[in-house]
Amino acid sequence: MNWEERLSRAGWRITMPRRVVMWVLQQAGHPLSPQEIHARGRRFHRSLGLVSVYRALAVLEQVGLVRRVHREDRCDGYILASPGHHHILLCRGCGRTVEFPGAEDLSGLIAHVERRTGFRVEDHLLQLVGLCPPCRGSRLRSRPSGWETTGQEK
Amino acid sequence: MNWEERLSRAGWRITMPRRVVMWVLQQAGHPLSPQEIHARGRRFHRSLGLVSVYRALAVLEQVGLVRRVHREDRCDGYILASPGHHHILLCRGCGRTVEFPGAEDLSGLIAHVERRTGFRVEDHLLQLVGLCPPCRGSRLRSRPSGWETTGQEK
DNA sequence: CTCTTAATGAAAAATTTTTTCAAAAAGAGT
DNA sequence: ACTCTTTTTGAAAAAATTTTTCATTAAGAG
Ligand SMILES: [Mn+2]
Ligand SMILES: [Mn+2]
Ligand SMILES: [Zn+2]
Ligand SMILES: [Zn+2]
Repeated sequence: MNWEERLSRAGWRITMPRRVVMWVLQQAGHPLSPQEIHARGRRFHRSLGLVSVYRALAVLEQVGLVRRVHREDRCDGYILASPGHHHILLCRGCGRTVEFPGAEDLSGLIAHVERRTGFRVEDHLLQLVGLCPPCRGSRLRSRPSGWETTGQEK
Repeated sequence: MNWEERLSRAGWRITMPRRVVMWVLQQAGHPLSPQEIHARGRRFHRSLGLVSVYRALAVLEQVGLVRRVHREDRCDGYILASPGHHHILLCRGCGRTVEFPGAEDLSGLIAHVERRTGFRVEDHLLQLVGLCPPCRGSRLRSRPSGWETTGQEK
């Protein structure tokens, strides 16, 4: 099921601004701010308004098609979201973003924390930051399925 | 070693705005935005400027005395930071925040991700969200949506 | 093709954060 | 305590970001 179908089934209309935002994020492969999305999007849709980018991002995020990226300085970056629960791995060299699953890898830690604090843990935010192979000076390796990459550009 | 000594050793001066920010965060026990810190801080330091709160937070965070909290909606909350590497556990009911160590609990996951992506992981952002014991008991009394900075006080 | 309603874009408003700069005050050295 | 140098402050202005408003457009069901 493609994103348009997902959007549609969730009760939203397929509109030009939403198409453009998805298209731009697809091309980029790394987090873009609303302003950046707007700038790039206008190349394809001249009259695109920044407001519509904000609104499109809100909808797309709610439907799970887009994910917000939290960084030390800014938290206004968005990337395309793979379906399902994933975490983000970010290269601090080139900005490339990789998503990976693995909620189960946290279950031990979560159980431990629940035991010691009495809290009931319901959700989590996990992001890893590091250097991708090219940025380390190493050569690229193949990526196993389940580990979709959002690609590199520029 | 107390926070004033730590600030001092890092080459910063102990000033009223910095004292006030530390004092306010200590009292609060849950994340406060710069505006909130400013409002509360003025009770003790009439002429405190919002600008100084921003500047104090920047310095205190850099020295590791204060930590920024990322949330779904806003990422401008600050809490006092325990010395060393900790993670944050946040109650989505009352806003109470607990810090916990445990970098070692992530080492397995990180090693796994490094192996499969070729990335070298250097840092991470981990936050857990859930319900604290008191809030688990009063689960049925749901709060009106739009509740501000989770607060036990008020 | 028609019709209803969601969605858009321009503009304005509201918020948040940063910059500027003269004045104040921290703290080191008398 | 007093002096001196440098950091820090607070007000104001500027910049940047996000939200609201509202008339107009267009998505998509029928
Ligand atoms: Mn997870
Ligand atoms: Mn950690
Ligand atoms: Zn954030
Ligand atoms: Zn890289």
